Amino acid sequence: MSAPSNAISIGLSAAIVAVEREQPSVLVVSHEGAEDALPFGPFDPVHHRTLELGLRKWVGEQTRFDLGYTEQLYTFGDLGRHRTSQGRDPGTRVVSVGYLALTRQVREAPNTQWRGWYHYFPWEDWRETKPAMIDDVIVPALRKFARAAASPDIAEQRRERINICFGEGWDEERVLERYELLYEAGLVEEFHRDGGAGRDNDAGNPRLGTAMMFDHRRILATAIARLRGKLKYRPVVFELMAPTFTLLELQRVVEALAGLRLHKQNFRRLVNEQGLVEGTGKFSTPARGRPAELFRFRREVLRERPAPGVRLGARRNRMT
Amino acid sequence: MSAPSNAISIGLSAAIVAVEREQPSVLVVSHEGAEDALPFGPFDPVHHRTLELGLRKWVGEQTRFDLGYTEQLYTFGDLGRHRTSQGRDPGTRVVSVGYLALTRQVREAPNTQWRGWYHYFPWEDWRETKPAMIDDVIVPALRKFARAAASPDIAEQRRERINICFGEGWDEERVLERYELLYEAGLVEEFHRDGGAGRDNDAGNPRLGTAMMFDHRRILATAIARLRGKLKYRPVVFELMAPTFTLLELQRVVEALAGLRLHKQNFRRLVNEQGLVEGTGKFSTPARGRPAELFRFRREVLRERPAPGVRLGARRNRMT
DNA sequence: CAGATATATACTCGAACTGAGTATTATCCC
DNA sequence: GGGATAATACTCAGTTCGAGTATATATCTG
Repeated sequence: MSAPSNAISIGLSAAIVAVEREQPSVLVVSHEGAEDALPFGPFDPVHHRTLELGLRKWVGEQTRFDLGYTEQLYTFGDLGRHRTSQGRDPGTRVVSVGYLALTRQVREAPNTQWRGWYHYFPWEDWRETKPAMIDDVIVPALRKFARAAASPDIAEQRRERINICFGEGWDEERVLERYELLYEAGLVEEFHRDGGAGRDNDAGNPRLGTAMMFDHRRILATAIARLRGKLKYRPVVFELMAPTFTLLELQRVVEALAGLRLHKQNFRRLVNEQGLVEGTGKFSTPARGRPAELFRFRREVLRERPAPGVRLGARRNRMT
Repeated sequence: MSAPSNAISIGLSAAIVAVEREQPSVLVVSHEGAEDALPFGPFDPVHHRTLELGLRKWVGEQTRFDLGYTEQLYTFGDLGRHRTSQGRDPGTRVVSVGYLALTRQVREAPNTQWRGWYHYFPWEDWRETKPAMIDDVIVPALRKFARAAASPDIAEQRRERINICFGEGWDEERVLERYELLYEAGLVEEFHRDGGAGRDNDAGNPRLGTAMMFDHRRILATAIARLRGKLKYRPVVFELMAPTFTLLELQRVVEALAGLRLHKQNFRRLVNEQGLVEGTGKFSTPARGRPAELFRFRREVLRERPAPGVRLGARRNRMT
């Protein structure tokens, strides 16, 4: 065991998000035998004037990508959560600053690929139905985790968290909260890899979703949560859209991100009345059905309304 | 000039907030001749398991304060924004992680004092009237800043930002955006101290509000913005209230934080119907007027409603 | 070309929420 | 008891929201 060092390194990671064929996707770097990773690199205080500039440089080198919209998410510094399937923590302590970036391009560079984010969070996609794994696997395993608590007090707290995260009334924004609960309960691979076994959860647990390197899945969870929240009060979806689009295409992208179905008629009423889009007079040429008008984003709303966004309306599964 | 070092230090700073006699206040550390500072200290990777634990330790030592509710705000790493009125940047690059903490205690330790946050942001308090300095000083100075732009394009962008920040329709959450605009325009002391003079803004500008050490006023701006936003969808105000309180006391605290006046009858309807509070059956004994019932926070709402918070209703100045 | 199918778009309706106000009640002070 | 002050109850109209019906315009099938 090496002596603890007091050196610090700052890791910059980006969850770069695009939506392709109704799948919200992240750009991951994959090497043979290793877990998927977000594009990342260390912050270099000599050459990087700001954290964000450092991030842009790293991402550019690793993925030949020119970041557009970016937003800082969170800074994680937890000891022991910066490992890989290969081995231990690096000698110096890594503090990890996560970013969210949005893009419409889906080019791939060597060693990078786009992957649907629901690979990593299969329980977060409620567009078709409530994912069966929640009732079949997650809730029972979490209940077991609650029962295994050291005291009745802690057990009760755990039950409360389970209820908030997976109980009645799905709050699509609690992505990070849910991931952290699953982590603590030993239901994701990272927990065991990080050396968490042997607390009050055994090794026979299911491992949900696809694991990622370091704390990258935690960063991705933060990214999804932030994006799902921001959607409702800032017009960020349009960063993910082509210059013109039909209202249904827009709706599908919002639904993909939120992991929910929306009421079609109300959705168009909303975006229209909020002045988020304007018609172009041109029309799509669909394989079937009536052609839809092509719309574009009205940049002016940023000036007009205080907090324009795509408020999520209903949450039905079948639309008429 | 010393050679640039590639060492990094992580600074942890906390904006600790309480509300005392209708003034939202922050705990600042002040030494003779130096600017006010937030409690802060470097992150020690050997002894601190997480960033937040490091923060708690520093704050505890400097202010004898035991932090309750805390929340990470943002991580700043900009070169040149970590200076004091005394001198230059330290040799190693400082990356600054800001936190927000809420408390009801207003004890003071040696060298610390509570100070109303509107000392630092006098343009943010609209409770009585729109602060006169906005029309008298800020907007004219910002217009001058826009005119001084190097190109018509940049001038237009600046005018747009001015309009969003200080124009029609006050959005009380844009605290950071406004501070950053004033910084760039050279209207706060920190800009000049950080060496920003000589761009396209002269030294004859007014210096608005009280300056703080390093980037602490920026962190405080972030804290206010976050708190004003969070207020509306999470019951965080109650961290700042005594165990029991009248509805008017609660309203005054919300108003103090938001910097706005609210409609009294609607405010009580809101908190009641949202199930945020419950009556205790006891009553206040006011100097004048009818006694008010004392209420307490209903912790259960956290389980019941998905996003309970004190939505800000109206924005009138006179109440009936 | 008729009818089925698929999609876009317009419109309706009631419930809930919001902003703004009036009315009534309880207490203190003189 | 009357005025001042504040708490609390209630009203009302405008808006938003969820949900649904109706109609228009395409393609496909035969």
